[in-house]
Amino acid sequence: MKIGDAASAAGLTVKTLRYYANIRLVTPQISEETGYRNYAETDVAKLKFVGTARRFNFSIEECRELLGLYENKNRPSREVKKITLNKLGDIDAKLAELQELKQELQSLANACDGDDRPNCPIIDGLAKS
Amino acid sequence: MKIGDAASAAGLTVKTLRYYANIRLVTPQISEETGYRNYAETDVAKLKFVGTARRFNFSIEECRELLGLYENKNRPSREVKKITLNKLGDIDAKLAELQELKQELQSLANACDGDDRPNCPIIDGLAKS
DNA sequence: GATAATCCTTCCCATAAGGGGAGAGTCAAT
DNA sequence: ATTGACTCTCCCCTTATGGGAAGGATTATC
Repeated sequence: MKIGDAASAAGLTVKTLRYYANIRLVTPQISEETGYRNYAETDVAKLKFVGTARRFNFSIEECRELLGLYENKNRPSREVKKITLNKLGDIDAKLAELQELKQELQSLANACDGDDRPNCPIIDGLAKS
Repeated sequence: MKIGDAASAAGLTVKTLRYYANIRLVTPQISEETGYRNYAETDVAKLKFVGTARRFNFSIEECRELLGLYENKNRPSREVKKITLNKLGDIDAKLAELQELKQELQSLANACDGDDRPNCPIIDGLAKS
């Protein structure tokens, strides 16, 4: 399967597939005569796997690790769960940070009339040292 | 005030101040003889303002816009509020996305025993097309 | 006054995860 | 045979800095 078809099948872009090949994340075979990448079905499965993991906010390096576990049919599920719980921790931290940010910004916005007058608690709030 | 002192006063790094000067966000005077940047008190105030806005997830370009409003004492507060509400919308969208992500990932993690056995619903969940 | 430590400058490279586009080769259909 | 759709590599672009080298300035210490 050529790169364009593999990309559609995996729901990714051609650019992304080339990038993944360059960083040796998903490595298709290379045709001797044309130099075209040739994606096998197993490659496409890995691409889908990585695509899903990326959507879950796993980094490329985490995807590489997960892919190793995905390919190793004898790995203990403990290892996979550990990575996943770490990622959940990251997500929780990010959520907490954003929620706090939202509260503060919301307070500023609520205090601002948002009319023609120059008086603005938002600017004042950002400016207060 | 030299760049190091301005950086400490604003709670930013020297690198960041140089960057802001390069992109003309906060532009100190330049000493003729030494070439050293010279930060006035008003510059430090702007740096603090920008630092706070950055902590609120405003991008550099948004900071530039806010800084323009900050410096214009006659602007209507409506303009400031509009930018702020947009940013709040961004934060809400990000929160919703992260919360959905968390739910799905949590379901996968809950379904995984995390023991020595290879059976792993997380891997299966990421792999299912 | 000499010297050393600290500070300042510019310049270049690196990050994450690709996107955009140029220039050139290849393949399928008309 | 030619056109259009792919594909290849290569290089620059993004955000918002951080790291570090090479070289000049200032300040502290002896």
